[in-house]
Amino acid sequence: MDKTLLLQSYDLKATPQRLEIVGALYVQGHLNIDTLYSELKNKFPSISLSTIYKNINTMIDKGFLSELKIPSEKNLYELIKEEHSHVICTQCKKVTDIHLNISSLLQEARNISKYKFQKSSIILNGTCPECF
Amino acid sequence: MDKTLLLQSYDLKATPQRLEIVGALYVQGHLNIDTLYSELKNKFPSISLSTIYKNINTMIDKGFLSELKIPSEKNLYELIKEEHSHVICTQCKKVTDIHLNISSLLQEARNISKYKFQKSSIILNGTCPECF
DNA sequence: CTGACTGCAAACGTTTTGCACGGTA
DNA sequence: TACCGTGCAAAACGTTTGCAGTCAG
Repeated sequence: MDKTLLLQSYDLKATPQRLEIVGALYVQGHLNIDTLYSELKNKFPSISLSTIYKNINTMIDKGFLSELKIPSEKNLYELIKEEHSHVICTQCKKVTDIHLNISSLLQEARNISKYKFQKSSIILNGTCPECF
Repeated sequence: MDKTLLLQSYDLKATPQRLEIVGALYVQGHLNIDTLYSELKNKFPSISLSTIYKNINTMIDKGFLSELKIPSEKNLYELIKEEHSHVICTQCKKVTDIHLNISSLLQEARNISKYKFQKSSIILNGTCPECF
């Protein structure tokens, strides 16, 4: 993935801090502010939390980052790729992407509610194989 | 619904404030803190926000209230009844309950992930018939 | 070279806490 | 009556803002 190109394609300057944010999210999938902050601290000891917040917000505004709100957990941030759902282990709190076919679910919801659906946020809570 | 009995069955004293909180949630479905606060202000002009927070938290701990986190909206609170999903209108922000059959979705998720699922949180975003 | 970005400090809004008083069981 | 719950004020927390200096394009 060309991080510089990604940023520039959204009219954002490819600063070292932003490259690192995008890189961390690309490699690790979902990160909360604190984790992101400590990751970045390693490379830029003088980075400030507000830089991270500002960048996350602009990336969300630009439309290539999304915020994931999880009941009783801190918000996570992830680069937007294809639509997908999330599973969370109740024990170890690990968050994983899962690609579910939700077309029949949406169909059913459309029949019942008469809404026109644009987006869905599906989070499944369970116990992962390692935590059984 | 006997609000006093509900509270007592969870070892909580049936104070007027709590009865009103439960009543408001029972009638209105989902409420955020601010709405709850202004509702209660009518009946108890001297009620404090912290009373509401404390009560909501204890009710969540006791297990008969749940917190609904919606992307870019304030958290909503609802009494726990049968498992259900939520649809939110992108335009008017109205939140409605919907009962979807998610057994095949869970089945699929179980096959893919090997998780044992206990809970699901499904939020569908769309446009409601009135907002077309 | 210039506008966009960073880092600091301060401000802000929301939620939690400590404590004295009051009310439920 | 004993303890739990309330309301107030203050503290804590997460996030945003303003600003001066810096850097990418």
